[in-house]
Amino acid sequence: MNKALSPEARAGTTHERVYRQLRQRILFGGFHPGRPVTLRGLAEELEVSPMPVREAVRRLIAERALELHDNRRVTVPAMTKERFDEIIFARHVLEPELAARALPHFDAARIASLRAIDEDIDLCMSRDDAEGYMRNNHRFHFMIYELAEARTLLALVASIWLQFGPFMRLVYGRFGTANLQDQHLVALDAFERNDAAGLRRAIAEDIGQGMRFIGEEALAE
Amino acid sequence: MNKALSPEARAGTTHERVYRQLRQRILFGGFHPGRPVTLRGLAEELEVSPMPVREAVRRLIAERALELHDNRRVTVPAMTKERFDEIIFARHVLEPELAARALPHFDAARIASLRAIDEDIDLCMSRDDAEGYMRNNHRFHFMIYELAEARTLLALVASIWLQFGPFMRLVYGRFGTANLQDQHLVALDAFERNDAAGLRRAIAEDIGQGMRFIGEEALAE
DNA sequence: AATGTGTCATTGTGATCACAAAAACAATAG
DNA sequence: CTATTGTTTTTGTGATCACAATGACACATT
Repeated sequence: MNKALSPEARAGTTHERVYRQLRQRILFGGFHPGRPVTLRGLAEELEVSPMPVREAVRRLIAERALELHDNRRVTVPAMTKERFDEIIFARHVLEPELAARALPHFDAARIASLRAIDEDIDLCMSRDDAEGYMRNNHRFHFMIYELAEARTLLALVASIWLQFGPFMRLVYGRFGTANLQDQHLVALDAFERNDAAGLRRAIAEDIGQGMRFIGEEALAE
Repeated sequence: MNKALSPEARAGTTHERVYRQLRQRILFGGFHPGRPVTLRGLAEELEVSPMPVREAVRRLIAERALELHDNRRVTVPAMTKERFDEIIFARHVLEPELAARALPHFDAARIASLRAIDEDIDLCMSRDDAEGYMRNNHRFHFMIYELAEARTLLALVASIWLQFGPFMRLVYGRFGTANLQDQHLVALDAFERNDAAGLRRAIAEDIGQGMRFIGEEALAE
């Protein structure tokens, strides 16, 4: 099918390209939780052979972004209250730490671009653009976390985000994003004051508010 | 090669069986950090075709137990001081929580079998049996953590253990296990007193002591 | 109409082949 | 003996095929 991609330079291997595409779709709501995902179906859709899809899907299963059932069927896992509580806990203990570790690497320019992302977030919120909100929110958080220079912790957090991505999308699609509050401004202040403790609190508060909203709306126990 | 394993009952798929074997070897020191791991080599060694090995290795790479270099070569990652610090942090914030969540599910019988494991640990320590010590230490911790009924957090911790396993083995092989202290007795006490806060402290202390010993011996900065 | 049953299509798994890149090795020049 | 070049082998990647198991679907029976 795709033969002569020698001149196509360095896009890495095929399965890694497929992995990135699937990852985006999972993070920003391209898949519907519970609906089965088939190797041959994805292969046809992405115009590659089943082989690289197989490896990409296997990797996403290991990262708990997809779930392999006993039926050997692969789906985006459904969210439960228990799982959601675990995710909130993990976020609370890991993400403020990453932010604090990133703080020394921020200068005025980086704070400015962070602020620019936050303005995009506000725009998307006011327009009820759920996917845009999620993309920019992800950019905001991971621009910070990647600067922490902590690859092991970053991998844990990345896996967590993959797990609540599809669920968030569902919630925002149903209830809208217009009545979300922007908790990032407090964090931006902390960056400018070089205040590690304040930054920790701000990130924790951002997580708490966002997740509480989602949990209350969609996971009534 | 392996054809008629239909009567071999339910060992699951081949790649999962391979995965478990490789996982054990990684956890308890069957691989040497830095040395390359080849698909065909493992396939021949485990007497399966390269295909299931490929999937198992891909999964272990996703769990960060193995590392895929730009050369496309796969190795057990080497430990660095930075990585080790991240691992200690993650263990400190995740494992005491798992233990506390497991506490309500412990009755006298389970505490007794936990104590039995601890006695095995002491035995291995006095004999300088590094692999036995690691196997039983793993059993001790994960008997607790699995009872927490927190699959998401458990997966994070399991990934962490896969990452420092080979390194621990190296250290114990070089410096012995005889002068380790048994920190598990305090935890067992907390179990019997149903003392969640005390259990948290005991697990944290166990992590701190063990890891500090390793870090000081092998990762002099 | 509801339920059971047999048929057929689809799916994941494993095996094997082809190929290009990388590594290991051998031979040569300094 | 050291460094470098050329050759050979090994390796990961992707494609394709075979197969058993699962799911979907139409049909018959009550």
